[in-house]
Amino acid sequence: MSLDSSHLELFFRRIEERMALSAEERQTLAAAFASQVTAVRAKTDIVTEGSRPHRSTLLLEGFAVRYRVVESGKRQITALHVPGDFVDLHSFPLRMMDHSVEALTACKVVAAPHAALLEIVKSSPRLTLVLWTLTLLDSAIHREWIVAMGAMQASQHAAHLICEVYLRLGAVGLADNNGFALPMTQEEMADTLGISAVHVNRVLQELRGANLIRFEGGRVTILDWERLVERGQFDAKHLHLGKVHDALVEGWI
Amino acid sequence: MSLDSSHLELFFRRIEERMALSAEERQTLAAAFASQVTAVRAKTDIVTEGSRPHRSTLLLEGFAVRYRVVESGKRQITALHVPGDFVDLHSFPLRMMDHSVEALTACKVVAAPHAALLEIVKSSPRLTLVLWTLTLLDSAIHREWIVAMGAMQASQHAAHLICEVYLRLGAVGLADNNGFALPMTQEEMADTLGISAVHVNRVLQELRGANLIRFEGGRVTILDWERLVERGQFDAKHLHLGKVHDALVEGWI
DNA sequence: CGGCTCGTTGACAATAATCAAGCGAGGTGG
DNA sequence: CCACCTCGCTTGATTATTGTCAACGAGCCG
Repeated sequence: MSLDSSHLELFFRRIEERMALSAEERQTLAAAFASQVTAVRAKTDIVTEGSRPHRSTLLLEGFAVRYRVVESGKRQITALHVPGDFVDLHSFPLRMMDHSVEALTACKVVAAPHAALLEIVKSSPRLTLVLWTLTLLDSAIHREWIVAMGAMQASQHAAHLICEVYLRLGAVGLADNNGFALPMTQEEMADTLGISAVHVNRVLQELRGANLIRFEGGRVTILDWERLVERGQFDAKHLHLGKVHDALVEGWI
Repeated sequence: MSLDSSHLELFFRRIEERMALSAEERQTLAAAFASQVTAVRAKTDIVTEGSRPHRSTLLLEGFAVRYRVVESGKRQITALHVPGDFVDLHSFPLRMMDHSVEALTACKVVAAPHAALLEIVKSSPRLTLVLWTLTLLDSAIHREWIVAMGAMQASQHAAHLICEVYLRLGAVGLADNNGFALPMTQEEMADTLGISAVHVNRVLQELRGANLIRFEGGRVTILDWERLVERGQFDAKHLHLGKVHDALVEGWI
């Protein structure tokens, strides 16, 4: 399939949730992508640990995770990606992948050659800051996961994760008032939360029993957002949503 | 105290561990910093959650941590910073701090006004990539911490942390063959590892009992690096040390 | 000296992991 | 069409890891 502008709509929405883009800037960004949209089958790697990609991958459809497998065989998911996310933009400055990225579901992706990104860095300070910011948003979520893993118990952590994904999907228009699609098995959620699959099951039952959420058929239904936020001690600050903090429209660039 | 070039030596060393800098580039970077070196007392905040700093802080001397406190009163340290590190460079593109940074020990810092960093982004693609990379190295360490927290047990996690800090300090010349200064209480280490202080004590005894390390008087002595690495399942890949992967000297920019 | 922080230890409790088994839906081949 | 298989979810029993509480000692400093 070949790329048309509608494919990048979620990507632009994700950026413009925070920072305004001119028509010309949208055009410049769009031009950085290959014309070819690639389908990726579920449960296959998009990028592999140790590789040195010469392009970065934008997720157009589907869900992907970054992960690493440790000696014991346990796998830890370090990031969850939704449509509109660059799954490995950091490989542009960093060069080497220190982890793998896998398609959780069937995905559609499009590549941005690093050479094209480099042209953006050379020619547009504003877009450079936009791209840099995208990687820093991932970083902020990493930190929040560390907090959730280290200072919260499993049921809070699970609630926290659901709050996060709900808002992130909402920001690109992929959530509704009731909930959102989360095509993840309990085992995959276990690898995300850093707990066992059995315990995930119990924790979800706890959240369901408290009438906070329902999670069935790969879909999360939110029953009580207020209390879910409270349970997960969720503070959306780290998602940096909203234009309030938008440097680029505040006139300093 | 006023800044002289020797103050930035560790910073340059940290960069040049990965990417070559021309004399002119060193000069450009140096010019981005304020002339004033600031002393920060131990246990005081350098930057506060929720603030919108107009400058970023380079750590010249001492140790600092990024942290967040959750409702239960527990505090989770999300990053540990050593001399030569920018503790909040991400606040330049991101604007708002979603966590605080505290001086673990007495520190000396110097500020880089965001306006000056912006000039760099406008004028030097190479240095822009250098700065971007610095934030991505933090990000890579975040991911590694997530893996250690979620997929490893406490004693492995502790071993992993010690390996990491040893190599990071070594990269800027602040470690020796025997070990390094780690001016951290067991309680602070507990907040870092996401476990209780009592358990930190037991875990350290375990590592000491296995003759892997000694940790006393704010100093870690490494007794058996090989086995420590094995215990912590430590893979230095994520630190991206060494010039092998240096885009900037491989001629593509 | 007295008060403080930090490290240490033991007893006990809570949280989560592991092991094992069963169930139901969906897919596949005979 | 049905038997059978696999996968994901669920449950109970047991164990392991880690947390909490409480107390004490060493060292430091006013």
